[in-house]
Amino acid sequence: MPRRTKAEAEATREALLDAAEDVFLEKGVSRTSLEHIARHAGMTRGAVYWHFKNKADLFHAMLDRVKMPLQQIIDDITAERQATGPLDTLRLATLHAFDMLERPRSCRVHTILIHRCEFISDINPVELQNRLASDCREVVRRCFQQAHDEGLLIDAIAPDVATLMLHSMIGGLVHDWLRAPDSFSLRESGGEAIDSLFYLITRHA
Amino acid sequence: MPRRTKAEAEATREALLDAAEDVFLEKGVSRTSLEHIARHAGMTRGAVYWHFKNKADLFHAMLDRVKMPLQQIIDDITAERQATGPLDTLRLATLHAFDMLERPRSCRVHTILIHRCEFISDINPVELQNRLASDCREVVRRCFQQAHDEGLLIDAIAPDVATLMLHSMIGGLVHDWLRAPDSFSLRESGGEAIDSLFYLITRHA
DNA sequence: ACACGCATACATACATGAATGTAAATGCCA
DNA sequence: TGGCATTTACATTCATGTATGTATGCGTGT
Repeated sequence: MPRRTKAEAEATREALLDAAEDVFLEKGVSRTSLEHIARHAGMTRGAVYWHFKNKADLFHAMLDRVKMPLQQIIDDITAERQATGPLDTLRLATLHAFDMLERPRSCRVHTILIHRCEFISDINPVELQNRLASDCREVVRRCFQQAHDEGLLIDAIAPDVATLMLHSMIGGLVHDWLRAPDSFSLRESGGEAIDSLFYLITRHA
Repeated sequence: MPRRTKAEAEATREALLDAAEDVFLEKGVSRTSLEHIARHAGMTRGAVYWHFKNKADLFHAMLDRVKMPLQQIIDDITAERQATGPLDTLRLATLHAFDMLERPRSCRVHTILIHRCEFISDINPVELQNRLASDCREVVRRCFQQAHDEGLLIDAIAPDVATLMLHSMIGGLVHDWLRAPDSFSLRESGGEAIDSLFYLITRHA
């Protein structure tokens, strides 16, 4: 069954990535061979090696399908003018990110990144997580700095401390939830914790 | 060279576990073979298979050396009467746990558990993490419930929400710190965030 | 419009290396 | 001297990368 049309080739590539998500999630990255992935997609290893250089290349291609740009979310919410200020923008952005995380593919891939892989040759999940984390932290820091400059934060909490508090709370919620996604709703329960934190650190008239 | 005295045999066992910590931390669990561990300890695989059933058995033995019983910490602090009440007890217990986590062996092993292994045959880090997490959460929940009963929590925060907030913040701090232990001090910076949270949710006269 | 040729999209086969578990061999302490 | 701690040797399994086979879609020339 050789050469298909270009569209069909792209479809098999996607199918291979879909299969990778399934098998990685079930067996862990290091335990799954490219043979497993290929068979799960109804293909052979030849197809995998055609579309991807090796396992690491396939892994990164899988990650690329769920990139979520946080600054973009912030900008969107700012543009939509739903929020009452930088603190509310940050709060809504967090909830929106939770929403996105609960989408099946995003949930699967992040679970794989955080709980189903350890670093091999060219896959370094800790480094990848660090990059995601510091990206997130910088966005949060900028928002809190702005909020502080506008006098929206209570005096007892410096913007850096607020940053650490929110960032660690987000990280903890996401980790907890990804370990057991069915035990609670990230958006509901997590959102409640986030809302409470913002309530506590916001200056009220 | 064969048979040593009983004490020497025990020493080799510990040396093997020490070696396991080093190599697991450096290369990840699935990438390290029992041969690597044995050689790093100046032994051969035979020694490993004598003291441990297989890799999973060795892994769990490694974990057993750093068990920290949270309820025990709570009880100790309560007995020492340093704290002003359940909230302060919980706060001090958290800081004490941070202290223990910063000890080299504890840091190494927890890093391995969280960032250096994915599940293989009989090693299920996610399940192990879940057990640690729910253990921690229950301890926190009991403390907050007691604090609430004694009217120490502010009205805006229900004990369950406080539990989720503190627990996720602890989890997030620990994860962040374990990913990059040299970037900040868990006890210092993390402690500041924890202190701030307790300040915010405590009812003040 | 049609045949030709090449690049494409896979499948198959093979060589290599590495890790595991176990069985047998070996020396030392008690 | 016998059982304990450890090494050595061996058989098996399994994943990887590469090399090769192969049929087909697609552009090109006339």
